Amino acid sequence: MSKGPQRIRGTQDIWGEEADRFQAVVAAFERVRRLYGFQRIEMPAFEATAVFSRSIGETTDVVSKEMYTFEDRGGDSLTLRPEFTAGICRAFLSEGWQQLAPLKVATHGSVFRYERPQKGRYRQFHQLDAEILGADSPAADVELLVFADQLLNELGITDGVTLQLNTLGDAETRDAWRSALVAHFESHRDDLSEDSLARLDKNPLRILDSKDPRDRPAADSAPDIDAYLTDQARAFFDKVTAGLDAAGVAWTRNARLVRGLDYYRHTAFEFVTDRLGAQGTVLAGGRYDGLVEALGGPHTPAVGWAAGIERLAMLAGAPAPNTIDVALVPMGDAAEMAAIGLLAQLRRAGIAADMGYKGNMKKRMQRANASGARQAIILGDDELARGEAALKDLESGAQQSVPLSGLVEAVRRQ
RNA sequence: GCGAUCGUAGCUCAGCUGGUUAGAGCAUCGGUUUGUGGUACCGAGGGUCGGGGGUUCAAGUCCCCUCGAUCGCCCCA
Repeated sequence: MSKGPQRIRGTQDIWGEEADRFQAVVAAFERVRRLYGFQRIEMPAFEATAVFSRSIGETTDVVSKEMYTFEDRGGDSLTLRPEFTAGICRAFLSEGWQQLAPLKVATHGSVFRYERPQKGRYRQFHQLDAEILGADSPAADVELLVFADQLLNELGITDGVTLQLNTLGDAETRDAWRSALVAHFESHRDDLSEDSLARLDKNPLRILDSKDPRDRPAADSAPDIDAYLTDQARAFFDKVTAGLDAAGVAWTRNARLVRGLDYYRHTAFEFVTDRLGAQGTVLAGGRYDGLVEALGGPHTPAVGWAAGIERLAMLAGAPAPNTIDVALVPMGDAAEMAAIGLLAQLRRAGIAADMGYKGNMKKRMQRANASGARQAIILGDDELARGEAALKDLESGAQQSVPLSGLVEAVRRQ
């Protein structure tokens, strides 16, 4: 623990059962993503700093104090991605994906945020991400939400998880509502916490979901967005909720749910669990119709979500441990060489097989047992001379002689 | 960035109000069994008690600093 170089704060070495859980989450995502027709894309881990600062919002905490920004040797300002969405919109423009709209894409990998680490919160962490670009239909929002719901279901973590849904309206709605909120909170200035006084300047919507009890009276009496929704914005939200009902996805309206990043419009949602303490948000996203434009592109409506792999992995049950089918136990140099050939044959036939690099028979049998293999193939000079091997069932202890030529078949039959 | 708790072997932990060479279980390695594992028994390795400084005759134990983890806030997936 104290010897040698230390792991950097907020990073993690993932191995053993934890790695299996992590991999199981990614595998489920890849499986479900195909069912919904989302294309797999790979994105760079860093972008020009402006890609994030212009889209996420200069005043957000993510941009103003959480980004890993550095100057490269050519003097350009680069930033390790703190999320996927901005980079995907950049790619949408650089790669000419306008041609392909509406485009459904999915990716996963590391993202970086300079935050104080906690359980389920790291400086280098991993996200799943799904986006639909160039679609203004509420059906796109619905498809993404049904996708998310199925993913959580297949991971077996819907227990205690609820989908909270809200609308932030279109640009017109959001501006009007925002002004009303600012006016309301200005008149309650004296009742607000210090944190919320700061939010009043930077991000007044954020006061609505404040946890500080001092803020609750003013937040609870604040005007709902519903009164400010334009007919269009209201119709849009109604179609989203109707679509969820049609697909059989449970949701609850949370009129106090807002998003931290500036680019969100219309649909905003979070799948929240009560099992992860303060890190309760497990998958979240919404519609960001203004983002591509903010990057200098044409008006491009889009929706998406991201989910923290570490948080999903903590909630998901442990997957079945990785085991092999058969272990080889050779005795003597000649047998070992023959076993190397046999090992390759078994693996080429799709059978998970393993053989230790050294050890006497007892050691090798212990290893075979510990590996979880159901069978062992024992190969010594006697067997080799007869063109046979001993096939042992490690559970029952039963052992039989099998001709080498029929060994692959015999193993497969068990 | 703010507040709080914690930090003893690979893992889980014990170590009373400071007192001789820091312990246990599990795991690892070796042996009882030179071609047969899972059980049992015997044995071994592994710790600068997170790191640094201080108080004291004496510090794993008390004080300060530092690093890290955890919980809450902030923020967010």
